[in-house]
Amino acid sequence: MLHWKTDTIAPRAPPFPPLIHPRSVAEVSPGFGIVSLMNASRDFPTNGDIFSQYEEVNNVYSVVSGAVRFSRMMKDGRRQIGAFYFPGDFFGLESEERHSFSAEAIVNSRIRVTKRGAFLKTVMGDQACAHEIWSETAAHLQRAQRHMSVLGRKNARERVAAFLLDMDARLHSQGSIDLPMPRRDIADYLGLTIETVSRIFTNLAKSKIIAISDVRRIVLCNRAALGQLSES
Amino acid sequence: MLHWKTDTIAPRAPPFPPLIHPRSVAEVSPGFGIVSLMNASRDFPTNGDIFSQYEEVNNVYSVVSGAVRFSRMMKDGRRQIGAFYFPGDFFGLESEERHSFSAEAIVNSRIRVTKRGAFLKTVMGDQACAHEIWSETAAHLQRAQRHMSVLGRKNARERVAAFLLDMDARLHSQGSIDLPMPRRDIADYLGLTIETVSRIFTNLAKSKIIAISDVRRIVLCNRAALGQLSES
DNA sequence: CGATTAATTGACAAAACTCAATACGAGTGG
DNA sequence: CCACTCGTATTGAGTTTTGTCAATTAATCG
Repeated sequence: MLHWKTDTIAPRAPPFPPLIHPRSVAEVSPGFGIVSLMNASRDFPTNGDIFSQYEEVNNVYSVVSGAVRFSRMMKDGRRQIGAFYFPGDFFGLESEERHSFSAEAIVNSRIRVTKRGAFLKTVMGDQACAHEIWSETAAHLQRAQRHMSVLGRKNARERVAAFLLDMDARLHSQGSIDLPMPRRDIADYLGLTIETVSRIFTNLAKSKIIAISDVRRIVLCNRAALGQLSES
Repeated sequence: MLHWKTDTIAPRAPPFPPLIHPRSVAEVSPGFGIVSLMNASRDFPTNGDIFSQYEEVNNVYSVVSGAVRFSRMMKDGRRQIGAFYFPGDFFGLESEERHSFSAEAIVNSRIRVTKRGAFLKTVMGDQACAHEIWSETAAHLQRAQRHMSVLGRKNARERVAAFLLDMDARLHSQGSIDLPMPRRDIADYLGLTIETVSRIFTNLAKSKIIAISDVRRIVLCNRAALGQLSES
């Protein structure tokens, strides 16, 4: 029984107990000073819209608990997920006037929300904060660029391997990874179909590289093999 | 006869006449204040390394003339090009200590180079500059995220269409696009093989959507059709 | 418990890749 | 100026990978 499966629609109900990792609130408002400027927080239900494509950029966000997908839809319904955000991650700050991606809660999530204007003004006034916000954006950029290599040049097995290792690192898993997202999200993140993702999962399990203890709970049995696969 | 084909090996020879677009030097040092802080410039020959993957981040760069590819190589030789940079573009400023991509001149190019440390200190001290540098990074991020949709969710024809429209816009082409890069670079940017890129070019030409007046010179005959194809 | 959604599995089709051959273009030397 | 070479691009034939469609199983939730 994966806890966050239990509460699906209850709006604004504090997730109980949600994706909160064993780190202090100070760490969740990540080591930095910037997030402490963001004091209003809101709860979003599973699949709740945080902002959507084409909407005006009004706020900046930071994940307190839960998980967020950052995605873009094509006219014919094809969807690309550009990133996943987890507790401590900061998102939604863009230089353009309108969002080019939308953000949705994957599970019940608590999100800190701050007015963009006030945030930018405050942040840019302070040299350390300005550097920090830039550096955060640069890190997002680097992550995006790395993901381009996955999408452009890796086969299905390598993509899934890279995904699992990334989730393992980012979700602070102990022993097993509790994936908050459904197969469709994984597929849309990796540029594959759900069927292919599913087949690769089964295939990796057959090769004893992973074990699927629950559909959403994965154990990495052979990290070396995964590393080999995802090697860039 | 595409001019930049004529000078291939002469190192540090000023390109004559290279990819310089009809805008003033002030514009090339883009409207902003930041680039004016970068006053040393260097000429790189075709295929010259500007910096490479795993190298320390020492400088920041801006293209004066020519064209640059920003790429990452996998152990087995597969390569992903993350971006192309053209006159006025700013690149190489990263938050990490080491580059995760390398940058090479595609044709003889003149590049402004500035020490990273000095640059960051100066820039972060000034509020307007700090905002500008952040906003530039955010724009790169947005471009990368958009490209992820291309790599993850578009078929070969759609990728090439999107590429041509992008080059058309960025190279300030009048009538026809002079592509500075070979087919291999296009393939590695779009996550395809050179054969597929070549076939799609021929195919688009047969459909009268483009005309290939020279291997590297493309005329867009039907932008509407290209837009339709690349629509996201 | 039954309805509904999510995930898996299989058979087949399609898109893109691989390998190989050929054509083209630019530069070189006779 | 022409033949020759070398790198780049195109084209074709056949294979591979992944996608599509359909059926089945599993999980979730009222």
